[in-house]
Amino acid sequence: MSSEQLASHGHTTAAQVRKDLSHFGSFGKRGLGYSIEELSVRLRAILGLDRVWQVVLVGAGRIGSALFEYPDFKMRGYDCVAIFDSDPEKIGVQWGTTTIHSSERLEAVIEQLDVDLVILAVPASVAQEIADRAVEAGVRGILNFAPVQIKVPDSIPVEDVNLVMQLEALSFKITRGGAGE
Amino acid sequence: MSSEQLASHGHTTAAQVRKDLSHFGSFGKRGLGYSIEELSVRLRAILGLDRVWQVVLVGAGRIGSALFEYPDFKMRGYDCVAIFDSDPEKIGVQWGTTTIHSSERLEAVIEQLDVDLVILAVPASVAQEIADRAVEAGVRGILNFAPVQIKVPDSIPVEDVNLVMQLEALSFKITRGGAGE
DNA sequence: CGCGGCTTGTGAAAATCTTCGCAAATGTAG
DNA sequence: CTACATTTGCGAAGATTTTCACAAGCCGCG
Repeated sequence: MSSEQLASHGHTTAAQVRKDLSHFGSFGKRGLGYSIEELSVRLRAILGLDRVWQVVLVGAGRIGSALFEYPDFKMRGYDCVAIFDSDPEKIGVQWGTTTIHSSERLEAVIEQLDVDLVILAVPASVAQEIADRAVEAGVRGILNFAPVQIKVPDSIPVEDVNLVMQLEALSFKITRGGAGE
Repeated sequence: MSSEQLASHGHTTAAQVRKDLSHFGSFGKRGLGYSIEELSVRLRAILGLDRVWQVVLVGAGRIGSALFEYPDFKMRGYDCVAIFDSDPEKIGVQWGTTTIHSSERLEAVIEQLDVDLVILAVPASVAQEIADRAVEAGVRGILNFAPVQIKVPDSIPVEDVNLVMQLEALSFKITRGGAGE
């Protein structure tokens, strides 16, 4: 497949595809293009997707539940090894084969299972505290659903999921007049 | 509040804040900084957040449910005026004061209520079809949770929510070594 | 093997974004 | 009213990203 074809699938140009890929090495064959199979394998390795990541979910509310059920996670190599919640009603409940633990045990589990990522699906008011404890316990990245800007050391990447902001981005694009992006 | 202070809240610099704001006009007072109150009002107007947006939710599964319950939506001016699902079991069920309709009625409702935005919380396999119908019916923007790249006219903005990709971004940042961003 | 149609990889040019630096405002204190 | 300590708005300089353009490599064919 040529860079031209690849570009048409993403939202970009042939030159951009080639530049981006050349950043990590030389994957194509001149006159032929790129082998999807080889690209897939090499990019997976570069992106760190060629292994299983240990994830814990904090917050067993609606968002947590929706996430946990989302089949793509397991399929893409994200293994949810534990769930935490502070509600005594929920503690001990099983979701599939995973049991909901008390938030108090967060540090212990992160350390014991060498957890990589925390998914924060808790109210804004406790997000920072949980984040601090998770980082302290050695977690290496955070996916944050709470609508607050959490502060962590620079060495710990955080990805924010902010649905209101995405709706607002839509509103702006519409207001500004037409054009998508 | 000075641009310096504003910058420290976001993830940016004083110069950047001033440039960005100057793009839309001249909001500050020299020697004093910016009035939070005035900034808030003026930016809301620019972003199109000073009105209520009519939203419909398509897909009453777990994600749809989590979204619908999310209190911030209503508070931020996004009014979910209808829910659709193709599952006959769900049709007619009430969520709060909103009833779940058959997907067949999508076009009728969009046209009748002059709906602005569609939230697509359906399986990937039907996302494109629903999007096409919504656009045809006159919707003006799409928030897409389905893990596919949907194609719409350039004049219709689409925001994708792709949680797997955000997890993968985290994985990459960790793999690449340390630094957040 | 040599030729011709393709496509990559990559410097160099063009465009865009960010930072710098400072004149012009603004308020305060004396 | 004047001197002074601030802070904006903005042109210009610097940095980064994107696009262009083309030599070099690859394949198939005769």
